[in-house]
Amino acid sequence: MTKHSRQRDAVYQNLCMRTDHPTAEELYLSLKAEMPALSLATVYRNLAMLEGESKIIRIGSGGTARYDGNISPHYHLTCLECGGVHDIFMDDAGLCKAASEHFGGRILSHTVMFTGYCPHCSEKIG
Amino acid sequence: MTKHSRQRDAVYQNLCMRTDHPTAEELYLSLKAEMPALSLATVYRNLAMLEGESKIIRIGSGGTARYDGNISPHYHLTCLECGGVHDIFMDDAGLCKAASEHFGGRILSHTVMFTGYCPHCSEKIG
DNA sequence: ATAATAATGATAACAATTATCGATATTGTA
DNA sequence: TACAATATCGATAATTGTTATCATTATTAT
Repeated sequence: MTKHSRQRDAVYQNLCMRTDHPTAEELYLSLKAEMPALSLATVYRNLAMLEGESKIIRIGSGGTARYDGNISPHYHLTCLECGGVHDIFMDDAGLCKAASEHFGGRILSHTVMFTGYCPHCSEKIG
Repeated sequence: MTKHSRQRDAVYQNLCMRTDHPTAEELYLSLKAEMPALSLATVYRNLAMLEGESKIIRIGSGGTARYDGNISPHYHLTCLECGGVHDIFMDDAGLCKAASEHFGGRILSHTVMFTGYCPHCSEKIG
């Protein structure tokens, strides 16, 4: 039986409030302000729990994991200049369907990570 | 100046020979048979070097990194049943171009990871 | 052959994440 | 409301994947 917890609510709310795809530690530091007793392990625990319930998404961007409270289908771009992870909202152009046809099997979902420069950095660099 | 090394050749050859997208440790164990003195650190070092030269690809599939000696553009699928990472060769359907239009900025590349069941497991499960 | 130095093997260090455990908070039942 | 059962917590140890260090070895140009 899964019980309610203030900490889990806080993690979920904080994550949903922002669009910067924070790491577990960034979330922890942000929450620590209003919840001084919070433990990093609790953040990890609840992130895993929320991911299990499909309420959030984990972005396995290489080294350290980032999290996203927006579960509507969208893609991400890692900016080579500022290092940030930005959202790209667009149609999947039937990618899963096309892949199924090429590959066989059953394809349930997909994630796309783009690499390049975000609009801001792109302009800055010229 | 970068020198030639038997170990780097062995890593590269072994990786190119297979299609199972091994982890660094899997490569290490495989090579250890013919090269008993090999060190895991050497495998990591050379994988990083080869990736830097764009001769191989690192697949940041969540926790532990996997590597691919096939650098022709293609996608991957993680099978929920067997846990394997399989290749999917298909056209990118102008994904980068579409994303650029939606997002602005400059998009250089992208990676796609599908999740589902490979043909073999899909049939097995029914 | 020799000198210069890149690469190696062994292992320590590191960072991110997970497991452990006694204490605390939440929830269903009385 | 009180109580028992237990999920979750905070603190921290342990684990894991990866990188850094360093003395030794292999490769390359001369």
